[in-house]
Amino acid sequence: MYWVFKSEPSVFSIDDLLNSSNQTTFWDGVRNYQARNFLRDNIKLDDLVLFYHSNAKEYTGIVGLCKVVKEGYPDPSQFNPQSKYYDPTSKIDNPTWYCVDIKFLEKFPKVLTLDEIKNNQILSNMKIAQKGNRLSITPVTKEEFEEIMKIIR
DNA sequence: GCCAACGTTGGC
DNA sequence: GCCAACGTTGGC
Repeated sequence: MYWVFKSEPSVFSIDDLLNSSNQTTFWDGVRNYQARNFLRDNIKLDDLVLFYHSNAKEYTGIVGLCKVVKEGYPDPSQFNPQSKYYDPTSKIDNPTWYCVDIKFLEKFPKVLTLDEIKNNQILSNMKIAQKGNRLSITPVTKEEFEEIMKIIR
């Protein structure tokens, strides 16, 4: 399957992923139940992930491609009192929050901007193009994914 | 920096 | 179980 993962580049950008050890990171800190369910139940090994920069002024949009290298497992940050994602209500034997590991594949030569997504007939139905959408992890159809690859190449 | 839209919390 | 209040997200 295909997915969009959103991140504010000032918090974690595609370049941060590129510079991570082994170009891999765990996608932690998701604290929304719908996104949690995707992480726990639906996101599978080798699924492809479009990396989206939110809140990035003229650079807001899809910036690159990654793949899932480890399926859903309990997000360690929920048990870490030092973490800003710490959740004291979550129990080790019954974790509330999940994460996956993703690995960098490529950075697109240019940003596929939100404007371009909204103005494309195939892509304008994507969740990230909808007003008020706040879900940080959303599924992408094969058709949408292939359209994006066609535009970017 | 503003503010609309949304998800979550908590009083009742 | 309802819903007002609140905090957060994210485009602009």
